[in-house]
Amino acid sequence: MKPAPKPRKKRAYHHGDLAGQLVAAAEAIILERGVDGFTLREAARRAGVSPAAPAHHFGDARGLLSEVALRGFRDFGDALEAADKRGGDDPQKRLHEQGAAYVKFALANPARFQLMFQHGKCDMGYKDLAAVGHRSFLILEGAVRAAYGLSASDTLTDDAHGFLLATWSVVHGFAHLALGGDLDGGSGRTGDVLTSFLPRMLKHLPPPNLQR
Amino acid sequence: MKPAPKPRKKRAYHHGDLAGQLVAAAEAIILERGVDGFTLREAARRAGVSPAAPAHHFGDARGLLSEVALRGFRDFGDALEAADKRGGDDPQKRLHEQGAAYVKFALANPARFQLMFQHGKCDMGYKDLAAVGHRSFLILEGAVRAAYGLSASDTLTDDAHGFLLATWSVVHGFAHLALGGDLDGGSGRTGDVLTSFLPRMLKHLPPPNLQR
DNA sequence: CGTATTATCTTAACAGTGTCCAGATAAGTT
DNA sequence: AACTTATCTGGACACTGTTAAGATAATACG
Repeated sequence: MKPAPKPRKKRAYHHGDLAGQLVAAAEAIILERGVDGFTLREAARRAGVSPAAPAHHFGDARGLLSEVALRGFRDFGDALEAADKRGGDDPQKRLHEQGAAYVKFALANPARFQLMFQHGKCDMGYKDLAAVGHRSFLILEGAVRAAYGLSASDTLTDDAHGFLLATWSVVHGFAHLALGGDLDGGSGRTGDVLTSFLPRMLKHLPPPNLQR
Repeated sequence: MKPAPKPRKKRAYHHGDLAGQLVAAAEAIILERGVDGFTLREAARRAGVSPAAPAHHFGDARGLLSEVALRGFRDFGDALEAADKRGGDDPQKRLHEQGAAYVKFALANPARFQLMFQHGKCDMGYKDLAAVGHRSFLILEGAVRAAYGLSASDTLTDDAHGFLLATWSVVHGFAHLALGGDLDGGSGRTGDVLTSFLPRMLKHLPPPNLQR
């Protein structure tokens, strides 16, 4: 998009690294005040610039949030990939590790996670946001393929696809409910979500129907 | 709070039924522009009153949205209850019907569903919003108890609790992902979410571990 | 019936927001 | 040194939620 005559260092103009500091400020704000509590002016304020300055780097308020989401998806994908490797060559273990990592990421990065999966706040057309988001999905799909003995080029069977959907849904739903605080209030139970509820739930991950 | 000398008809003052029309307007707005696109002034505009008028009925913008969420949870609970009854005395069928109804409600009422489960937009202390929301959970819990042969007074076993969490998570996660449009883009597949993906996913509802 | 009270709504205002515009400034390029 | 481009400021506009003070209409009460 930008002409960018030569790909030199993109920083150290007037401010130093405004883009970077704006992203950091935005992440801090959504963590403190929630995704809805974010304002572009506050981010500019924290970076020590005028309200119009961010426009030159991210164009829009949605642009800045999209950048935050993009970085979030990068870390998210990395976490899933690490968990997948941790599972070795046991497909069930790979899925289990990924599921745990999925939820743990959400609880460790509540604001970013909500931003990433709360559509309307960020623009999926921003840079390669869609692609980076898709990457996370592919990691999960890889483990499902392994569970069903399918190669990367095989088309998913309907059953494998249903299993993929269910597995994704259960970890995503659990993460979403945990972040909303719906889990504690739901049953009369008390207990830490991560150490108590999560392993208990993971025992009920949907099983693949391998008999066919 | 209000003295309310006699519980007569509460409507037909100046406007007729402002409270009702404001709720209707709010529901229309979040449907058209998303939950974040809602503004109190726009709701007032559609109801034909000044921006300050809603304050007397709902106090706050969050108050109006809370009322919308409240009504949403009522309908949601009704839908789950009807599905539960449709399952007869077969616990598995009750769960299956509830799961389908859960997702169908979300897809049929996208804006309301997002509002209901997107915390921060509405105040859980509003009227009996928390209680009405809790009711939906209890309906699901009832079917789980039946699946495990537990009476209403029995405490849930850890396994039953895990199963409850997983079942709730999978339908909730599926609904959330479907609303975000993440499902179609996810795999390379095309197909209607409701008629194709949903039944396929429901075959992989987590199974209760009844051997014990 | 007439008056007082209460509920309802309006007008006006304030602080805060996103975004655009015309400039100013500094860095890089030629 | 002159020019171009990237970066940022200051000011402005339309919009937002919320509040305060006042107007109006429905009800309650004598």
